[in-house]
Amino acid sequence: MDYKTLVAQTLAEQIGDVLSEEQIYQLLEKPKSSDHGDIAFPVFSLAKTYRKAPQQIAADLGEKISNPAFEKVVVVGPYLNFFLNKEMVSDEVLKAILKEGAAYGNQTVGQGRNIPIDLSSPNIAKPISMGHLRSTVIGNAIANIVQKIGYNPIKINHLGDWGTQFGKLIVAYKLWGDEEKVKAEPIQELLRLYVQFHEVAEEKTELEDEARAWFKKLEDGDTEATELWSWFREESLSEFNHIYQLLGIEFDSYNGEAFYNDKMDEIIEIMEEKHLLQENRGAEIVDLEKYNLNPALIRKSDGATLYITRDLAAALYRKRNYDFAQSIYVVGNEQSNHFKQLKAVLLEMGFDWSNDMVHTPFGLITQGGKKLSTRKGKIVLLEEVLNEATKLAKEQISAKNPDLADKDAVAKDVGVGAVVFHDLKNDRMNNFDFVLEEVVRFEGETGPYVQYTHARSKSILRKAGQTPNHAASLALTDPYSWEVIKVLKEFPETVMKSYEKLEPSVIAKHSIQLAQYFNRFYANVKVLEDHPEKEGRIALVEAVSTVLKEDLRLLGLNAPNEM
RNA sequence: GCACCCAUAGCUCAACUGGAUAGAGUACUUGACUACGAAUCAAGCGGUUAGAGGUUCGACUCCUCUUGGGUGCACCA
Repeated sequence: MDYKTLVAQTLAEQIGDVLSEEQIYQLLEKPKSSDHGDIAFPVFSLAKTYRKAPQQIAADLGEKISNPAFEKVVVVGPYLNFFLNKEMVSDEVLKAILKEGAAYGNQTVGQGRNIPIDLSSPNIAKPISMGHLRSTVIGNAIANIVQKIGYNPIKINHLGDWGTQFGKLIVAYKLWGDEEKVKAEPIQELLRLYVQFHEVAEEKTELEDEARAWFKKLEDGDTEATELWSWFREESLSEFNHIYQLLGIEFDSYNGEAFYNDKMDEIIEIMEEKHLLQENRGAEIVDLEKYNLNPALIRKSDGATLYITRDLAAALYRKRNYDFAQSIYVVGNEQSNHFKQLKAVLLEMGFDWSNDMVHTPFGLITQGGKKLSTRKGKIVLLEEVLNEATKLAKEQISAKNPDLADKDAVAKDVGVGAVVFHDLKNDRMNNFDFVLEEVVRFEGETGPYVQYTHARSKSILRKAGQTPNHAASLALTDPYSWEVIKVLKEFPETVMKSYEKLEPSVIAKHSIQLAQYFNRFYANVKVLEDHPEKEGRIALVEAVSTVLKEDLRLLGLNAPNEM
């Protein structure tokens, strides 16, 4: 039962002549303080019609309303505060969660339609940095959320395995490279070559031209170039998989930029048919003046293609292959112009599904306030961060729970969980400065805090030695339970909200709030002692453990039973 | 110069999309383990929501301007 609807209905019986039920529903709000009840109706919008003071209107209205679902209705100034019937609501919410289990909050609005999600997308021959972590974990969480409401997510790792950078790498490798070194430590060595290239190219600018020439050879199928390319790619991928394993993330496709190499001719043909291409300084562009955007550079003066050309081919391929309801790109905010151009060009080409493409941007990770740059070798390696976090988690376990079985697995769940949760708990647009001690924190509003709370709930359930009786009354009346019940009840709408905003932090905030209220309950209510509401209390613990675990799962974190 | 993002407690962030006394965490001070797990809980401290106007019953939220920070701006991705 949706109590907000019930309140709207009840109010509509009284003031339906002025406001429709839907309008009333929109005005209803959740009070900031629970002293003000569970659902509030501010009456200001009635003041003009009734030509009375809001306070008076609220007072008159308050007298006329009564319903067994409301414990009481209290008038405070211009507000009508509804207090829900705790017994009724708690019994209902707990039974629903016990019955549905992890499926609690599932929706069917997606109707099984496809949503490809472009995420992670690291560049071959470069290490995965903290910057890629954002795209990876945000994209993964969005995939889980989208799935929860009934869509079919398709996680695409759009590898950066093509482009002028390979020309640079080939030039650098031929000048200074060593096969043995690359085999021993592929990413480190390739990165060293890449950085060295940029250092030397500062002086010897002709290297840039050489790099462009080599990329052109690669695009034209030159044997030597292709062999080096595929070797670099292979070595890099096996190292990436290491990290994805740590994060517990799998992809449905690794079709990167190279995959679209033979699919760009069609794009250019369509643009020629529509007379979209213009020549400018030897290059071919699409003018986007009417969108108030810079022109899109489709083909360079040497005939080689660019990023956007491949993205156009990829967009079309995804539409044909997946017939998507939406196509989501989890890519940094600094590329927002690129996606505006991409969508504009597709519109110009006559593809109205361009409007279903969504760029989901996120803020920048800096260090010491400065942007991290691969070219200058200034990066924070994700694997090192994850390993460090796991090490610290293990120390914590050894100190607090030395008898725990399977310490290494739990340390990984908790350490990696801390890093992932830290990345997801705030609005994705926020920038953050990387400080290791901040990222691997275990106390306060952190992943480990939520995991710990979950482990505590499991511990009670083990000691209770009984599963809640679904038939019994699960009514609870104390204020500590009530706060927990309300957050449990909000879970389905929280999932919807996080989808509408494509914002995993909404889920993260829910998990923190649930953990906080549960810990307060824990400190004040003894679940296992004899009490008329014991059955309901055990049910509440079970429901909390179910929903916390589901919150964490959506974010991509494991919830160990002990830690 | 043009475009986009951002500005809230010392620090990191919330605020139901225009509503009540702007809330959490952290740091600091203090209290609670013979107790269902102290990675916890409780209390205290901490605010001219960057600044100035405007819109209205009502603004952290919407509009304009100013200041300060970030990111882009065609042959990288």
